Amino acid sequence: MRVIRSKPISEQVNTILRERIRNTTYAPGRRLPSESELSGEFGVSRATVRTVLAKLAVEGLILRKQGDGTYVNKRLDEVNTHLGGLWDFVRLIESSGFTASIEPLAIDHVTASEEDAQALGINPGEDLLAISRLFYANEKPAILARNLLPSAFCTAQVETVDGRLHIREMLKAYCQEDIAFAITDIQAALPSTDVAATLQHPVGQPLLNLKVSFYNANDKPLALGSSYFNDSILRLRLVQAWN
Amino acid sequence: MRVIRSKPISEQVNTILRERIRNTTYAPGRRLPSESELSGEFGVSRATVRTVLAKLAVEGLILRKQGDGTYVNKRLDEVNTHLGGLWDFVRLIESSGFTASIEPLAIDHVTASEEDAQALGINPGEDLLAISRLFYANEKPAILARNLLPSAFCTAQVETVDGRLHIREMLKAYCQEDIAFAITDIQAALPSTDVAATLQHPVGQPLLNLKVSFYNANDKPLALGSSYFNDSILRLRLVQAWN
DNA sequence: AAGTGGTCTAGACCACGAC
DNA sequence: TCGTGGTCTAGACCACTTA
Repeated sequence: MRVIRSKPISEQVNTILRERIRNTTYAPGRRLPSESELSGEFGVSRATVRTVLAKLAVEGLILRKQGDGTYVNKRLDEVNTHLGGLWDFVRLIESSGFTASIEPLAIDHVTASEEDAQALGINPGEDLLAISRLFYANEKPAILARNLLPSAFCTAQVETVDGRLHIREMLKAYCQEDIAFAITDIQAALPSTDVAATLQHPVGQPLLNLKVSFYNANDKPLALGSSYFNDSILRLRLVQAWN
Repeated sequence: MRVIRSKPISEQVNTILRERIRNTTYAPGRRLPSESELSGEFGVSRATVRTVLAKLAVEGLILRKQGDGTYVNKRLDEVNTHLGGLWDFVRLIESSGFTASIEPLAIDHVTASEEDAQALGINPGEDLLAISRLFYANEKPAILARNLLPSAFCTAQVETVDGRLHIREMLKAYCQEDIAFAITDIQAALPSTDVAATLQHPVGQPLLNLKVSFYNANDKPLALGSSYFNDSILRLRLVQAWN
């Protein structure tokens, strides 16, 4: 028998407040209850409420005004993500008002190029798992993503890989690794004919290309990613807040 | 006579720790003193130390490991920015290892287009201040930036505008406005001949284009920005951390 | 077992904005 | 003046890693 540890209080409060903002219990532009009121309602200390509100604030969900109060950001509908959500393509597509679906294209074994090996801290020629997938927004191809991870990290067989999983979940499930941070290179690129065809995008029109490296808490590279955004369908609009 | 208010303790601690990481007092990969040791050294509570460390952690400067310790990220040299620093082009250029300089190109009055007016919440035809500048990395043109702000917001004369100021400082100094959050649209674009010429970039090669709207805490649009990155010189490489 | 970071509390005082 | 959020403290206990 296993006791289900209750999640941290702050996480529960976080979830509740997010939900209230999402479902307009706290409507855009409205003022939230004060910190004292919230701490009273949830029966937690004010400090706990504050750590939660701080998180919502950096994501731009709420705006805090000293001496006045806390307000829901009116412009959330204009945005699809904040930086923390950059790699959750499904949520990004849905936040843009579309229905998201994932088509796993291929899960292959490839040998590491000089460049990949360098980035992953392994030797050239080592075996990599290459996971390609296409994300649709309302049935239209929106994002083409390819992840590379060293097969040596995986403890599970390729056949069992669920091509719809988020890369974070894959690394967790198949490699027992947690992503601690990521470094992203954002570029403009003219698509190859392959990429253009897959995204149903004119060859001469540039695309947004995100190249990312994922690392664990020991600075060990876990995986690489390269994604192309069809920005005739999907814009990358992110919100950022200060203080 | 004016009393100089001492800055918040946490800000001072923040500055000190950043400096120690920057000058490798805490070298990449090294373990930092524990929270208790730091709180002892600075004579502050552990909670205060923790709020500072949390900020450094979200920027990816340090990695925290429960039950173990806090470590300096080894890969800081690969990065030029994190999300909070996205619009400080000077720092971005310097973090990339170049010497930065700013050339103010023009400060004009223009009339708001339908689109600009919409974005700024004003009427089409109203007067805007258009500030164009070119950021150099080692004498090479790297970023072309143009900001638009309604003249009506400004209390100072155009002639007195310092074209080298950060947009945040401009809004503060000339409009008494603070930026609370920003919404950014990241796109790939083929440069116009003008833009290409200014950045000494081939016309057929795509550029990264960042379109940003700045807002105050009342959701009022303060200014617009549009920047083109010459990514043959300057890459946009950002770090992002979770937890 | 010892030491680390993670969570949480109950309180204090300050800075600021609205009334 | 009052209520808000901003800063800070001193302490408790938990979860986790390492030895």
